[in-house]
Amino acid sequence: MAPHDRETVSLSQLRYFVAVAEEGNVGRAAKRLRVAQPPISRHIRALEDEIGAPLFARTPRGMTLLSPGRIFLEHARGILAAVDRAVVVTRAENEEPRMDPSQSDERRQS
Amino acid sequence: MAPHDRETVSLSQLRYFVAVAEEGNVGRAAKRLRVAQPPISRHIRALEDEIGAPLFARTPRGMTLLSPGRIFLEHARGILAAVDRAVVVTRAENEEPRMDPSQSDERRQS
DNA sequence: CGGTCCAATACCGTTTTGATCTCGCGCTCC
DNA sequence: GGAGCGCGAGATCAAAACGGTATTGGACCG
Repeated sequence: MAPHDRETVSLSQLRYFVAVAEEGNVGRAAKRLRVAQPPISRHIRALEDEIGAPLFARTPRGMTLLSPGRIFLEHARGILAAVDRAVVVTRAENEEPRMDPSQSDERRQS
Repeated sequence: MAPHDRETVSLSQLRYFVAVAEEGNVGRAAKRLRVAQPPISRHIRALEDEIGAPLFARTPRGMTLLSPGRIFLEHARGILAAVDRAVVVTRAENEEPRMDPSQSDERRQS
């Protein structure tokens, strides 16, 4: 086996990334997400390290997406949407089971 | 604004969940993921709480997927795959940019 | 130049996470 | 039917991750 355990992208990193991409600057993204600015800066950098590609160009006016960043943005949005969808759909399945005859005696909850 | 901040599904929770679903029991999932058993039990329970639906039935032989769990499993796999894909594609874009004429002067890195 | 706006760094307290140990439960085999 | 096994869950502690405040340094504006 190989000693490569990396791959630590987290969902909050994706949320931070999307916010920064949309706001064009870290400070505003921070305000929007109601967190402080430094944690976001750190997560963006960590994300870039994990991916191995720069996502933003740091300009004196803020952050502008680079080409890899634009690609990643599409994916990030899709992933975050998929997570929300997964939760909603699963919750719905619990409240309104489709009655597969082969699996009928399942408990439901509040 | 409201002080209700929940909705914290994490990617590790998804990985744990998929492993347990596939192995049919927490112990083997733990071994496969190279972590201890209790953390996985906790994350599964946390996941069920966050979603608001039971995902497994606890039997004396292990964990068997309930109907919501089966639904969630499909989504979880898709999400994890999407994350991997996002990273790979973005990395590739960095190494081999597609030269959009409107955005050409971007730096690449190691 | 002095002030503003920006991201990045340093440092610290809190929260979260994982590992170890233990218990309770059901099944199985003598 | 009692001993042993395999399973998940709870409690407790140590380590790592995370966010917040304070501060720095650079670029632009007046």
